[in-house]
Amino acid sequence: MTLMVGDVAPHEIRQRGLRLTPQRELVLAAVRELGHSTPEEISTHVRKLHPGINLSTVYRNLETLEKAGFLVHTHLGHGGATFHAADATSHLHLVCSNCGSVSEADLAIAKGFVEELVADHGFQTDITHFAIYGECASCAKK
Amino acid sequence: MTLMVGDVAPHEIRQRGLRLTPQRELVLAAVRELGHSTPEEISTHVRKLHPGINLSTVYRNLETLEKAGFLVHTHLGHGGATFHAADATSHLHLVCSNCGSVSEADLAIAKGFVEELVADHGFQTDITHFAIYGECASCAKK
DNA sequence: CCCTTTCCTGCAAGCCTTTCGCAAGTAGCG
DNA sequence: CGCTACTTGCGAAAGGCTTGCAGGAAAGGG
Repeated sequence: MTLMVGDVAPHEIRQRGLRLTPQRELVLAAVRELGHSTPEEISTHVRKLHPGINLSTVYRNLETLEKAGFLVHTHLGHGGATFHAADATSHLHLVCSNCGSVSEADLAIAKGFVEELVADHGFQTDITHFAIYGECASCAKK
Repeated sequence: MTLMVGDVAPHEIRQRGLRLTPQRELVLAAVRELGHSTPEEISTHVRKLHPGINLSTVYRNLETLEKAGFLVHTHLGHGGATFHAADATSHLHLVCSNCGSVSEADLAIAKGFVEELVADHGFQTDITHFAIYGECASCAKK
């Protein structure tokens, strides 16, 4: 099977000890293209190019690609995880409890907080893993 | 049906416009007693006193009690929510990605961070709603 | 104290997301 | 070209939560 998959360089997958399959390339390309996205969205996107790909294959590749360091997942809401490329600038996710919108904030804003957690609790924080929950500016206005 | 349910004052439920049922009292009492707990744990605990209570009744009461302001829920891990009493001192949850332990941190530690989010993004944060994720002191040591 | 209304409960079915076992397929390597 | 181990597709299933429905009971008025 041969498929064009845009901007995923085949060797970068092999370099990390993974086999290069069209499905794997497509999943990685989809996440890079979509930014934050759920497994369902990724599957839908991938199926446009390759209708036969199975949902469980998407899940398995997300897991594999995450272990290999290509992807990370974050919890933005009450449901499942969302994935994005590991090399994207990492950032905080601000999720509005009212309208559900997701905005991003610079990691630097949490620097002091993260340092305090280390100092006081010895806790090495990955502040990006769970969303920050609250009410966004436009909802707070009303 | 009449059941002793310990320290839940019947009128506090009625005062907020809810009917007082044994199931509802038991759910509220269970959450107060257990502290952080999942619907499943709450159900198990409640069934010790009242074996006939249905899981869906637990879910419905958790929802109702949360709307009425008795409870709040938080996301501690990759799965479902955990509930605790709304009048418990609110605190941050530090979840270890390695060992899964949950520790608590004072809300004051996040004060500066929360203020920055308001100042820079107009975002009113509920920092307690999602856990803070990272590696705990004892796991980091190894 | 009884009646009526509205809310609540138990039960069973169902939905959704994620995982698993298995047999067939294929990437990578010699 | 042929082997071996890793991957895929498929169907089934697990886990967690929600919903429809019919019967039951808490409140409140008579």
